[in-house]
Amino acid sequence: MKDTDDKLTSRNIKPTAMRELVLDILTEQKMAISLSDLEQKFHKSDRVTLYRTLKTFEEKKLIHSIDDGTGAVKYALCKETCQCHPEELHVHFLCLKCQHTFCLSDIPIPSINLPVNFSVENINMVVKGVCSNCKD
Amino acid sequence: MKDTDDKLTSRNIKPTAMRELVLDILTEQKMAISLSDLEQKFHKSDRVTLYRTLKTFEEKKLIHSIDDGTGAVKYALCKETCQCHPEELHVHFLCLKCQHTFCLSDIPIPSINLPVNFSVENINMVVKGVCSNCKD
DNA sequence: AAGTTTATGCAACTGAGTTGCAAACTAATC
DNA sequence: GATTAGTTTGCAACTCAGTTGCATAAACTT
Repeated sequence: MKDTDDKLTSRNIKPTAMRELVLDILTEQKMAISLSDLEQKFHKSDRVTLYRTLKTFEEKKLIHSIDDGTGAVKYALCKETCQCHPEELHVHFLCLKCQHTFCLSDIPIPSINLPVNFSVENINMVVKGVCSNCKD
Repeated sequence: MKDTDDKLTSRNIKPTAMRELVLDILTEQKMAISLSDLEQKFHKSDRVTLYRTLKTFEEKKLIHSIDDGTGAVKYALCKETCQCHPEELHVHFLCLKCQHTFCLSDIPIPSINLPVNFSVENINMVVKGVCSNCKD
C-alpha cells in the first residue's frame, strides 16, 4: 500500500481506503475503464463515491478521461509526471470488435495549425477500428 | 425546395416535409447543432422524429456527428461528395467560452501511424479552446 | 476530547438516447 | 381512384450515465 499511498499524496489526494482500492484497480487495467466497469469490480459499492473518486483523481491529474463515443466516459492512469497539457496528450483507440479502449501512449497527438486567434486547451483524439487482438 | 429535395434524393433519402425542414435548418447553421438545439428551432416538434431524421441523415452520409464531450452529440452537414472515409475527415473545434462547436473543414485529420495490425475505420478529433470570436 | 473539515453512502433527479406501437402518410398496383 | 403494402411520424415510456443534496461517518486540528 505504501506505493499506492505515495502516488496519491504526491498528487495531493488524501489516501483513504476507498481511494487506494480504486487506484489499485486502475493500475491493474490494461485498458481504460468506465464508471460502470469500475463499479462491477466491487462486490458492494456506491456509484456516487466511485464517481467522485474518479472526479478527484482526474482533477489532480492522476488519471485522464477519454470520451470514445460509446456513451460512457472512460478513465486511464496518467504517467507519473503528466500535467495533461496539449503537448503531452496521446491518441486513444477504440476497438469496434472487443469494444476495448486503449491508450496509445507512444503516439502523441499531432499538432494542428488552427485558424488565426484560436487557442488550444485540450484535445480529444479517438481512432476507431479493429485492434491487433481482434484482427484475424 | 427543389434544391433541398435534390440533396435528399441524391443521398437516397425520401424527401418528406419534415426532412426538408430539418435539412434547411441544418443548412442555415454556421456551427454543429445537437438534437436538443434542433428541437428548439421548432415551435412544435417531436424529439423522436427529429432523432430518427438525424439518424437517417447520418446513415446516408448527408450529415456527420461530432462527439465534443459536452454530453450531447452534435451534427453538421457533410460536403456534397463526402463518404466519411478516414481520409476525408476534418478536425472539429469546441469553444470553451461560447460552447459552439465548429467544423474546421479545411483542416484534415492528420494520419496516424498505428501499431502493427491495427486498422482504422473512423476518427474523432476535437480540439477544445477559445475561438477567435471569444478571444479578446 | 471537542470541534472542524473532508469523505462516504443513500435517495432522488436530469437529460440524452432509445424502443415499441399505433396512426398518418406515401407509393405502387389493380 | 380505391386497395394494399411499406414507410414515416407522433406519443408514451423506458434505460442509463452523470449529477446534486443531505445526513452520517471518518479524519484531521488544536
